Amino acid sequence: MATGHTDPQRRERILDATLDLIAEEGIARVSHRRIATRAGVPLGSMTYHFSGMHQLLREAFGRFTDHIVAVFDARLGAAADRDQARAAVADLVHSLSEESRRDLVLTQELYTLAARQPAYRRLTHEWMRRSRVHLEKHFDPETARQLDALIEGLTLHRALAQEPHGRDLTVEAIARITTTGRGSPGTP
Amino acid sequence: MATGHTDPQRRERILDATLDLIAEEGIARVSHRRIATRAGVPLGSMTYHFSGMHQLLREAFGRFTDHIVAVFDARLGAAADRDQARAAVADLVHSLSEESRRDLVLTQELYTLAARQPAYRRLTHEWMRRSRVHLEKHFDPETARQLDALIEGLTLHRALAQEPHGRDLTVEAIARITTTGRGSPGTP
DNA sequence: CCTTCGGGCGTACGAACGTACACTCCTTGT
DNA sequence: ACAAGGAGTGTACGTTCGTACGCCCGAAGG
Repeated sequence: MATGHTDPQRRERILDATLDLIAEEGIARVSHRRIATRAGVPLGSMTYHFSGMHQLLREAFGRFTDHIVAVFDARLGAAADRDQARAAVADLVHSLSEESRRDLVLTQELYTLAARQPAYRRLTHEWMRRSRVHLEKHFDPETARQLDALIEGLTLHRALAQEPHGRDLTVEAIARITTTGRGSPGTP
Repeated sequence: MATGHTDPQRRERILDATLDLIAEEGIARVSHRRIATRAGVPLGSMTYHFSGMHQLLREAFGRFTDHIVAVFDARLGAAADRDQARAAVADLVHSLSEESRRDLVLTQELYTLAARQPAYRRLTHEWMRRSRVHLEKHFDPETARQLDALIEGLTLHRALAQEPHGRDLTVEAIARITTTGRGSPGTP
């Protein structure tokens, strides 16, 4: 009895369009209608696929963190030793702050929501946890935590600064944070 | 010719109410009507005092950066030597990330706008410039820049983390960034 | 072939929005 | 005492919003 002609891509397209719209115009200018137009779906699809604006946003940002965590995994997971990890971190900072404006903007929008609503904070927790797991393969837990925060700060300041700092400053900062003086644990 | 009965506090109250509303509900839920209600002024006052929503927001965030820069000035300006500066930085990180939720949220909202619109980026430039001026009284320019970024990252991660890190971790990170090994410039 | 049925859509409704602008009323100059 | 003019406001207009829901139509079962 008519179980057939469903279009599973529809839902995905709506979520992608939502993120694109947020990235370009900001959460304040997001609406069902605008998303529908951008995704090329009828307005009715909005309430059909999602129970409301809130659920739609949460799911869209869930997708986004999946993507960004995958980026972290790819970059940091490939590092074989401590020096490669340091280089990977520097790459991460510079690619986030100059190449992909979209990811940067979406990250900020997510942090803004997370600063106010615990539901979104859960997404950032998972993100932080995952990146710490990677960093802890090469550095002790305390250092990993400090380095994680440093990545955040360097990326943001580089993206917003009038004259963004060069790669050498990024590398130097990473070196300082990861050089404990009293040595550090070996790679597991 | 009736130059008299103007109420200069009205304008200020509107700006304050705007920031309060943004902090509590987010930019997406800000409207002339809601601000007017919160400030206890008639709707007509909105378009009388401000030419539009955009001008109002820009002015409100201008006020906010004035406030936050004053906080930085007070904390960092009081530091007499390098060690006091380090302690002041640690205080700053912890007070922003736990005491004043309002400032944290507003900062995020501003960064989100700045990431997309140059008009708001000008406000963040001035903020960064001022804090660097203070830091450069105690550290060389490169270190000041790294430290500034570190403050940002530590504050944000501490505010969003499931289990916020302790003060000792903050202090340790600051020490690592500000300990160059090869000494550093004397206080001017 | 015809009936049935549910995935998916067009449309309509009430609420809220930004903004303009005619108006009121108080202060001030004469 | 009166005229005048500008500060400040109430209201109305056109638009856009989120959401609900009755309807359509193609596929599956008989």
